[in-house]
Parts: sequence; structure tokens; C-alpha cells
Amino acid sequence: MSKIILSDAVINWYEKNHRKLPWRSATAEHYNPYYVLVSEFMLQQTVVKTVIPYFNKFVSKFYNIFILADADLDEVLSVWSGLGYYRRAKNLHETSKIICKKYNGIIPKGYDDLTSLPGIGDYTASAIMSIAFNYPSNVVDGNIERIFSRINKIDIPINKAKKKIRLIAKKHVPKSKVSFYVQGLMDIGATICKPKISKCFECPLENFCRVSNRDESINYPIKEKKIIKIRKGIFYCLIKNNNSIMLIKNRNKGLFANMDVLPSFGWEKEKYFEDEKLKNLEGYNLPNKFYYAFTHFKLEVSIVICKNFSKNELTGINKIEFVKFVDLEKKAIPSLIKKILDEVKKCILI
DNA sequence: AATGCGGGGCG
DNA sequence: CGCCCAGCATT
Repeated sequence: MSKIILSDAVINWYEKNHRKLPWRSATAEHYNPYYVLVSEFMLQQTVVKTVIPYFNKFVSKFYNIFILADADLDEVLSVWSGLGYYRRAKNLHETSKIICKKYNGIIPKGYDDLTSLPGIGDYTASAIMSIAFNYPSNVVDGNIERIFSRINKIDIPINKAKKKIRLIAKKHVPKSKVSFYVQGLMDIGATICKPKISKCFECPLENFCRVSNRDESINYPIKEKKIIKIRKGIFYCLIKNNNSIMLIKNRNKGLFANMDVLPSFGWEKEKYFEDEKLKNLEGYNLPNKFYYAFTHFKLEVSIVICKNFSKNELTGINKIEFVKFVDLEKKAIPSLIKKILDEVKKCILI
């Protein structure tokens, strides 16, 4: 009797237990590569549950790669609004245009072709090749890193162990059913071998694992923690006719690139306007401050409202636009700004 | 090799 | 409240 190998255990598990997701098909042979492309961009550093509604909205509006390539960036960003990491939206849009122009709309299957596209790195290229085209590439994401760091009980911090884990993962890649294999590993990582609580008792890989119990597995992979600093920002809501508010088109780099935002200062290096001009505006502070957490810093948000604001008090390099409150949902607004706008709407209605 | 880049959900 | 997530690009 031959011993079952890890990849077979994963594939067997996948065929019975995999999650039903909108970019997946019943058979590995019938994957829609465009769906895989879109989903992989959205899934970069973002959990499946968050992505699903955005994916459905995205592909119902941009239902193939040609429609996407022909769309305006602002349109793409407005569908992406709330999902975060907005550079991904621009990169996906750019990538779709290149694929239409250079590859006649056919998503390339080669690693070098894929990684040459904006927003596609080692992981995404490998994932597209394996998931959409069933090619045996070495796909290693956060889930798979976690699984192998537990299976092999890797006792060095994860940022220094990545190379070693890649080598381990590579040895397990099967020759067939790679699509089911990599997605199976990710599903196991997301539903069983989870970061905090792992359900080792129902794990198909228990026999392969050196830390197969919950108390030990929670310590892997080993991570070093970083210090989060606090910044303070003042955001200006400039209201006209009691029904519209001034938004500005953000710069095309850095935080909230190309998004529609409120003028603000105090928390970023780049300035929208001269601080003095904002400070001289007649307005009133909302009494309640709140905190908003980014990955690398925490922001204390203060809000100033200026009513009957006339635009010529401010001049800046950014494109200025007054948007009616009822039209805000069509704009490409990040969640932080949406939260501020919600506070302001409450005050204006009272 | 380290850092910037969102947002939500969960323990 | 801290941690984490189907990573990539830049420095």
C-alpha cells in the first residue's frame, strides 16, 4: 500500500469541500481567464469575503476585457471605491489595455509575459497560470506560506523564511490538477489552517503536519510586530447651496491615488493647497474627532465645515469639482472620506 | 531588504 | 484594540 502524497490529499479535499466562488467554474478546464485575472487583482492582500460583492459588480459592468479596456479610469475607480489599494484598479485597467492591444484580448499564459504587465508580480502570474490554465507553477501566497510554515514547523521569522518556504512548496506541486491543488491549499488556509484559530481536527493535512494542534499552530508563522504611529489631519467640507460639496481629484501617486477626496492638511507630505489658505476659511469644527486605522499609521480625523463657500478663495493644482450629495455614490471616494461625509450629512440634516 | 499602500472582520 | 489578509512597486 503506497502512502498518499500531500498534493493528492489537497486535491481530494478540494473536490469535496471547496468554496463556491463567483470566479470559479465546476471544472478546471472551463475557467474564464478574465474572471481569474480580475479576481486575482482584487484578492491581493484582501480576503475573499470582502472581494465577492466587488467582483460581482465589476464583471457585471465590465463583462469582458474589451469593455474594461475601453472604460474610463474614473469609472473603474468608482466601482473599486471602498475596496482599497487603489493602485490595483489603475494597474488592472492598464493591464487590460495592454492585453487588448498587444495580445488581441487573449490573456497570456507565459510567466514573463504576465509579469511584464503592471500589477502582476510573481504570485499573480503563477496564480493565473495555475488556476486559469492548469499549469504547474509554484504559487505561494499568504495562506500557503502559513500552511507550510506549520507543516514544517519553520522556527525563523516569516520575512526571512520566505525563500525556504518557496522551496518546500515547490516540491509538492503536482503535475496534474494544479488548479484544484493551489485553490485547495488556499481554501484550507482560509477555512481550516487559519491565522488565529486552526481547526486541526478536520484538516486533511494533519498527517503531514508537525504542529497539528491549535495551541502550537497559532504561533506560526513567526512574525515580528511593528510600531504604529499616530498622525492628525483636518478635513474641509466646503458646501455650496446646501446641496453640494467640493471634492478634489487626488494626485496620481501614493495614498488614495487618482481618487476623489476632500481637501485636508496636517497628515501627508503632499499638500493640496497652502495650509494658510485652508486655515483662513470661515467654518466651524465638528466637535467629535474619530480615529481611522491604516496599515502603517493611525489617523486622528478632525472635520471643518464651511457653508456658502465660494471657490475663488482657494486655488490649487488639483482638479476641483462640486458634487451634489445625491451624486456622491457615483464618485471614486475612499472609505475614509465616505465616513467623513456621513458625519457631515448627519450635521447638515439636523 | 524595507517601506508604502485600504479596509473590514475577527478574537 | 491588535492582527491579518489569493502582493506589488518603489527605493
